[in-house]
Amino acid sequence: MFSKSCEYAIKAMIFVAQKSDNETRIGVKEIAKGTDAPEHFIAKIMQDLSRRKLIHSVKGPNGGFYMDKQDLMSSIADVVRAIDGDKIYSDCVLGLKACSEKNPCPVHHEYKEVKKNLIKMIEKNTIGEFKEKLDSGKYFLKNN
Amino acid sequence: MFSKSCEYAIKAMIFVAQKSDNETRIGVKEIAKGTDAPEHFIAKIMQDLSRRKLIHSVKGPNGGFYMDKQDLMSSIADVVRAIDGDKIYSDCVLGLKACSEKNPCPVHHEYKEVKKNLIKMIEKNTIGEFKEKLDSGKYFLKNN
DNA sequence: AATAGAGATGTTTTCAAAATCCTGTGAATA
DNA sequence: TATTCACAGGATTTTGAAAACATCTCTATT
Repeated sequence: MFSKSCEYAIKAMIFVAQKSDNETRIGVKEIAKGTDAPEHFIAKIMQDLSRRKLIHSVKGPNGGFYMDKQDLMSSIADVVRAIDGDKIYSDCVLGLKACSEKNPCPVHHEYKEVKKNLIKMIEKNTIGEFKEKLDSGKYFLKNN
Repeated sequence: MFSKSCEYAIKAMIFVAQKSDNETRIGVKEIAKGTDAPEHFIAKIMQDLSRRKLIHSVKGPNGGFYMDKQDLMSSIADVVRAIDGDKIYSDCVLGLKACSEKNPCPVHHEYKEVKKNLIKMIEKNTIGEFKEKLDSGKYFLKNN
């Protein structure tokens, strides 16, 4: 569905949202631990997210990543687009390059409905909302 | 979404369904051409499908693959399970191994609905139905 | 100005999926 | 019964994403 990078990106966004409440910055090491991601790998992803303006970063001592009110309003879809591009929106389930509305593969129209659902779900939910879910204690990000 | 192998498998099933009308057997080469797949690779996939009883095969001269009435009733889901296992049914969108109904990740419940849709779609449609779509001339399998 | 913490960036290594290769086995036909 | 056609299936190579590594740059603090 999403690439590994993208999975990490989503997890990291939610993690930072949850931890960076009072202007606190979160370092790469902590993010890596909190999301069960390899440190160097997540570092790269954080840089991507920062470059794409989905998250703020501060260099130097006491630096790290944090999210402001605006950042919290990013949707999962924003993160997916930043990392995976719009593959999700355009790709054919059977991997056919020529598949389109005008030249549909046999499953095209069936899949369109599924895709519509998927997109609605990732567009609708904001990172801030997921942060609140985590805060409630009923949801988890850890791998074990 | 699906693995490359699985994409080929679905295409191959639909292709053979369409071509093997009158007890005609379809050879690996023809399947490879018809689905834009590497010959040796699709050969292996066909063997998997045959072993899983989703398709019939005949060795020797004038041999090849074909589908009977029963085979035409296989769903896309049957093919997916044969090749990719039940990853689609069980995997977490965020790749969390521990994610479950009791220990949900923040997007678990949202995604569940999308997944339900996807599964309904691949369970509902049979290979035979896709064959008919192709026969109508309004749908295509080719890559260009 | 020096230092040290922390992100940014580029390169290399690792590993699993994908693709290829090669040999084996069964069936049909002459 | 010998030969050839075509699937079966193991072994091997290739490829590309993921992970690890090393280096550079920036900024706060003293």
